[in-house]
Amino acid sequence: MSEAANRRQATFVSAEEVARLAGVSRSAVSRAFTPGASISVETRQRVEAAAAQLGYHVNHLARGLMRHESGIVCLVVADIHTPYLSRLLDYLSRALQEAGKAVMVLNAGRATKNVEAALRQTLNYRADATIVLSGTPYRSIARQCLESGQRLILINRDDHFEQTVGISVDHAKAAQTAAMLIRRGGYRRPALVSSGIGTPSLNARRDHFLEALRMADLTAQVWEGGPTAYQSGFQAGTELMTLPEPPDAVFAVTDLLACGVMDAVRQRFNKRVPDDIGVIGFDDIDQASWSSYDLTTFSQPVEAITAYTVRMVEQKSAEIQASSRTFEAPLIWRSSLRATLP
Amino acid sequence: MSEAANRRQATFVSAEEVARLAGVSRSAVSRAFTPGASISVETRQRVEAAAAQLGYHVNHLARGLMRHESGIVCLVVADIHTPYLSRLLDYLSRALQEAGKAVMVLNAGRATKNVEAALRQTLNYRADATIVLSGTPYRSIARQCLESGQRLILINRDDHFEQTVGISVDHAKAAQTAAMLIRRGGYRRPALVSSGIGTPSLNARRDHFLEALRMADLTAQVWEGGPTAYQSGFQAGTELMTLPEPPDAVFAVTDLLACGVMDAVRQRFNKRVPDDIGVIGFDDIDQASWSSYDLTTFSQPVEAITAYTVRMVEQKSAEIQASSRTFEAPLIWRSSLRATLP
DNA sequence: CTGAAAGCGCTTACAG
DNA sequence: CTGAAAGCGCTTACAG
Repeated sequence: MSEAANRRQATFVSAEEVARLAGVSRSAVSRAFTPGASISVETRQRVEAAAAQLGYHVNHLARGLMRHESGIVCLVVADIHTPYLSRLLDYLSRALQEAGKAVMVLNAGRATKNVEAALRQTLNYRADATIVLSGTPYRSIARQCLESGQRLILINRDDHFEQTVGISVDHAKAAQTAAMLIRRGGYRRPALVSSGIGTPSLNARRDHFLEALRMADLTAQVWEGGPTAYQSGFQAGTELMTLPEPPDAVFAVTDLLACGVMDAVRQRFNKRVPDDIGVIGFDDIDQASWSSYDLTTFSQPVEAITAYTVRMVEQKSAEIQASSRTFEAPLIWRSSLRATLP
Repeated sequence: MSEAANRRQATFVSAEEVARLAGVSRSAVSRAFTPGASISVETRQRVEAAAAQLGYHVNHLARGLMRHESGIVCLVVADIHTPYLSRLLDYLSRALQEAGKAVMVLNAGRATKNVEAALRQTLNYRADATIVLSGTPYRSIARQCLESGQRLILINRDDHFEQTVGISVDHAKAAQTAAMLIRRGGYRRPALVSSGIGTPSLNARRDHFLEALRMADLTAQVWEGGPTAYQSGFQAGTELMTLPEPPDAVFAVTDLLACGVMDAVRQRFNKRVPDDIGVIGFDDIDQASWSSYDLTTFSQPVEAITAYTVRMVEQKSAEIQASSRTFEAPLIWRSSLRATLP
């Protein structure tokens, strides 16, 4: 730290000061920090030395203003503490950083109103792209994002906007597989457990599951309620088991729900999994592989989603166009479901 | 959307254009969006109408440049997908937003090198404050943050920097309580389980636990290894139980480790908790209350930490000074530990 | 209460 | 390769 820096106290040093110390123009300083700019090795080194001495850091606010590119990517998300979303957030934020972006997180909740406020902030900071993981934006504000040249990427939202990139998971196929596996395991009285939230993803899993069962002349008991959490699953398990005809297999639309179901069924009703009752989940959260659960489930294609998202963020704004891409959620076979007839 | 907005395509509207449409000066537009600025109700309304019509959003990049306050708060964090950190991130991001801040997440890992890159970005975006949840910053870069007038808040880092706000948890008290409870439950052969990561927090819990035991003339077996995860706990449980003198009580420095220990001990060695072996954890993650575990543990004071952090972020830069604050982690009594002698 | 003007810290044609 | 100048989109004294 130079004397000068110490005297300045609580202030950032500017390119101007660096230029003075290095004995060059402001332009030269700028070029020294712009990859590919035409500058001689010698002046670049002089600038770098002066910058290091003064503790100079390019002001990205000003740079963004000139370049019309802030370098910021916004993530609109709710329920960050949830296993699946926190994993997605982890992957996404790391990958975006590696691509040179700064990631801003907007903890928005699902309420459309909050999502709108989040998108507004996205516009305020001139984000290069915004990625919506939860909630559904108003059409009007979404359009403003697009018209401002912002890339808009919706993950598992199932709403279609023009010029928007949609990324989703093949819920239909997974749900059909779940139905098939339950039949193949010789289970006779399937049930579906979901939360009362009804996001597009959860509803798709439910509907395709019930439909697949119907094709095989089976009907399922449906339990829906509460938030998408362990406790709801526990309650579901408890209530289903006290029915006159309790189910012998459960497709829980989320692993968190599945864990709750398993615990209720085993601990309160002394049933064995998978013999008395089979359970299958969705997400493949860490806990699904814990030996207390060892849950058969479908794995969220987090890596594929992340890689594709980064590609979309990096595309030139001229190339922006509506697209939608679906990734498969592969089955993870574990022990919570009987494989064949008993 | 006005015709004009449609024609502009992929460009943000500026205060200039709003001023023209509203028939006022640029200054008036600025005042309309500055709480407390002196402006008549009438012109404010005219401006607001014009802004809405054009889809205007104040450019926070430019505003930050003038105000010398970006409104951005950075969170430097690793292992976002982990239950405790994702919860802290959830609380912190929400509270900071409610305080009017934009939160930037820097997924840094623990490596000092990465932390340095993260802090550099923090400076690039002229963040008002940066909060370090993981890893330890170099002194030099930390000083640059402070000298630039940035507030620097370290949570559970235990390193002391001048002018830095330190927030930590009373690990000593919790660890002593753990030792005391194990003795009171009549356990004779305690063990300590930790990861091989050795963060200041984990080490503090370990050292104070061992120290408290030593005061009571007890020694503990120590198992340390792997990342701070379920699998490490499972391995610890497995290896400890195959010892010639296996422990009858375990203080796992983290709930994730504790869950792993419990599963290994019960499923692979058919031991009962808490009768054959008592387990106590730390963090009170969601899974600790799941009925498969029902883990006695200490609750991370996430709300208190969050509230205090926001207060520190909001303090005037003139008031910045070193401080450190410790919050207690209250015991959550559940069933994984015997309460009294058998 | 209001507008003209200066300035925040950068980048980028434009000449040389 | 280099510098002087214009300009990005705002805010804030300064007069009126």
